[in-house]
Amino acid sequence: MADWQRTHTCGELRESHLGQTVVLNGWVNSYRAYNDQVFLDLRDRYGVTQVVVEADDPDFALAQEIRDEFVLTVSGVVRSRIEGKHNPKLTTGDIEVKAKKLAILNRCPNPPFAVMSIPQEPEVFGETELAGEDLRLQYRFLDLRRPTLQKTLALRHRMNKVIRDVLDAQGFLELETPLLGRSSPEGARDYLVPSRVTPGAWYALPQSPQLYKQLLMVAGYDKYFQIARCLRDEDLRADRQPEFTQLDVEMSFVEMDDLFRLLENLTVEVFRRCIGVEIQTPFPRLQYEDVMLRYGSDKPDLRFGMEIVDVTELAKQSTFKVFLDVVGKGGFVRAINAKGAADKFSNTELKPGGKLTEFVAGFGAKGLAWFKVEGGKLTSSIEKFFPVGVQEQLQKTLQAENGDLLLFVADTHDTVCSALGALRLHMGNVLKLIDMTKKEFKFAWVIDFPSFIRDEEEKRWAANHHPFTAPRDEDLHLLESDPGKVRAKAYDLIINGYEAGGGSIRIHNPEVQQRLFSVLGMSPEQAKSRFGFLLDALKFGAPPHGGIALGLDRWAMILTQTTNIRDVIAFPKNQKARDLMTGAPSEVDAKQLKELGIKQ
RNA sequence: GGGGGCGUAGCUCAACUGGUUAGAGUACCGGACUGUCGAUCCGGUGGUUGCGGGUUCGAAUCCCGUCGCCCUCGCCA
Repeated sequence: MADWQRTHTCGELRESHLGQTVVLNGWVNSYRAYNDQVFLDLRDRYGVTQVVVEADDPDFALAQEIRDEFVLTVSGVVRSRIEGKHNPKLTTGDIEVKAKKLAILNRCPNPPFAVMSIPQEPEVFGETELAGEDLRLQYRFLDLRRPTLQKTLALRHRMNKVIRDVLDAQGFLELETPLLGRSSPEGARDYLVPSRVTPGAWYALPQSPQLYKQLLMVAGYDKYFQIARCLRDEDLRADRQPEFTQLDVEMSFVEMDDLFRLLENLTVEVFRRCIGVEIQTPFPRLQYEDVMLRYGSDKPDLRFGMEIVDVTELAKQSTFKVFLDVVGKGGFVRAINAKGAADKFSNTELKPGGKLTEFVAGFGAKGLAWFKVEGGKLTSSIEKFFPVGVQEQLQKTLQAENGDLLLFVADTHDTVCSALGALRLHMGNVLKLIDMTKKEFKFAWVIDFPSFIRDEEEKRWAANHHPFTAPRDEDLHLLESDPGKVRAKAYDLIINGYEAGGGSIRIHNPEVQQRLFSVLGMSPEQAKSRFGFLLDALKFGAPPHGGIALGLDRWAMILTQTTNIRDVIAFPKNQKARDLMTGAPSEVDAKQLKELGIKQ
């Protein structure tokens, strides 16, 4: 062991170590220099320990040179802090290390932003005045020194460990599948990789290991999982990165209930062992159609109510032309009751061109009707179009009380859902209906998704989940006659408004698979050329099977209660899918392109 | 591709309605200081107000263009 190597971490020394000679390695979190002594807070990922260098210490002169983020080795004796000078903000705050020997292992220029500043809780020096995100991404190696990010990455490690432990104990095999695969035109845009040895041909990076895991089922690996990187060349969001990590699970000889049980137990273990939260199972199972009506979303945040209420029948009894026109065209009028919000919004904000109207316009709604409840009555610029009896019925249906704000959208089913669904979340935010200081988690399974959605642009049916999802047995006969009515054996796991996972029971019968391809407008020849290997495999004795994939980055967000996926990934990409640290994606040499047979 | 927000010192921000030499905290540099722990005190360096153009006696501020970042719609089987 070299003489500078640590004997302890910066988080472990206590009064039980008093008198011991120790060596610490770490970064300078902060320093306080006096004429005759220097205090150094030395930081590593285990904590912070105060080091004192005094005038009679041999390296006192050197200590004067020390600045933030220098890497040091300190050899010294653990001693108690003097009476009344203990620091309760640090878990090591009862002791300090009196330096005997000190060396600078590496210097650091004045950092572009402060890694640390203010102590907020024991051991963790929290950040205030956090630097701009692009700067932090550019110097990610500095940003990653922050305790918050170090804790988050440690939590991801623990999450992966729990997953492996739980699944291993139940006989699952962790198997790897290729990164270089075949492009399939269905689904998200592929990241493509050119083949050098076959000029003009391309691999695709996996959007998920979907087909491989099904082939593993055919091959008899009846309990499979993989913590797999997936890549999709689509636009980014606060909860979407171009490469992300899924827990991919597949089982043979199972039905939906078996997977629900497995995943519920896994979720219990993850929440218990990662953040110490006990959760209740089984999770509620909600039908797709029902959640769309009640929450306007297939991934509702169930931490608050404010459910959407259909008032189409009442709207018919009004003389309000906007409502009547919509209803006449087969549309719907639905509303939410923002409890107590009447005085939070001025009529200016509510009227056409106002903030709230603009908000719903962003989701396709042509307008926003509203009533405030005052003195037991509805008031609005449109109240005259609503007979007293109808107003009373509206109040009753929406359980309206004084001070409430009722918000209505009239449009097609899809538009009402997305506009009111978004408005519900927005109002929930404004009214602070979610207490982020509480560790509150609401889980649910969403089931009975339609197998197909209509692609109006292309005038064809598209797979809602993916084309290998089994339809419900009782809906199979509708496959050709009424595809829109076919429900799938598909399910999403939702947590606090996030789609935390999704899966399905797969088709294991080649004839059914062929029928499904043909609903999607794929001829037998096309199906054979794209997915021939899967159809073949299904013919060769495929077991009934199904699985699920969990978005582990989102799980990390949920567990750490952050809203930005970049905060739970070590080296994330920005919204333009660029890595600000490495500069990827970058141009490449003409020579590289030439080898690949690619023309500029 | 559309909508919204932001861009001022190394960093975090301020600068009223267009009006004096663009300020503060912090970091950095120098000095003082024996118990600090967001040390304190004194002094100092530091600015293409993202970039380009325009309006004006005068622009950080208004207008046009452009670049970058964030949120979002479309997209994400």
